[in-house]
Amino acid sequence: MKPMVMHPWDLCETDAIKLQQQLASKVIKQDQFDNIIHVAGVDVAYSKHSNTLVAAVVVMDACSLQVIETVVAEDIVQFPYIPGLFSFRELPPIVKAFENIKTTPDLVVCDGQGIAHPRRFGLASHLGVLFDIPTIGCGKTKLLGKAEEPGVKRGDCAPLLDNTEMIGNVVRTQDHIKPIYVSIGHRISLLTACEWIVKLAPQYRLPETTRYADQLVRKALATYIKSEESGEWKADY
DNA sequence: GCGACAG
DNA sequence: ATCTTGTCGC
Repeated sequence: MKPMVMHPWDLCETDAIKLQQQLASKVIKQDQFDNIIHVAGVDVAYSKHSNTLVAAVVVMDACSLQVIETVVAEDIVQFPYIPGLFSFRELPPIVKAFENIKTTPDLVVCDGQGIAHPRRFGLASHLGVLFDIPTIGCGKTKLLGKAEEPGVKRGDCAPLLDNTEMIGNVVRTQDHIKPIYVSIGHRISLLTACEWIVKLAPQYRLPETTRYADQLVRKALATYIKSEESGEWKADY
């Protein structure tokens, strides 16, 4: 699939912030989709030795959760890690991977915040707007906001507040396990986003830190191998 | 001023 | 992220 919106990535910090402010107005915070048949998980791993980022996208059937397709892409690191500008570091390889997807997902779970962000434009929202696809922001720690501790049962949640504005939910995906920070990415409501996360989480026996997308990516990387000749990632089967 | 700060 | 100390909260 191809991005609906294109913009340069080699921006200075100031321009990157300006771009976020412009694109943030495009984020749709309500459910805008038909049947969700295919769900995708996406995450990025950092290769210290080669100074590259490896992105993996796993597309699966939303009902059976059977993996339908996995795509992996690698890119040289070209943006430092700056809180609030995370997407400029991790999206390039993710976009590259999405361009090679054959099965367009109806919903994408991202390892990173959505609108729970200083300018309401975290990685999940950024990805959602670029491809105009429903996305959910999903982080193991918060970037912004305050919240009470949610109940100890799976599905319990507490509002994440930036002053008086609700920007997400702290969601318990497993009994007594550390909760995760869920926020709107694009074209989905917070309520629906949390329902999907709670529904999907148990299927992957999330680790205590609960990185949903990360689980999917580890699965993807396990079946992929980097070709010595082409330098591209290919399925190991 | 000091601390906090997705991965 | 990754590494690592200490055991705790404003």
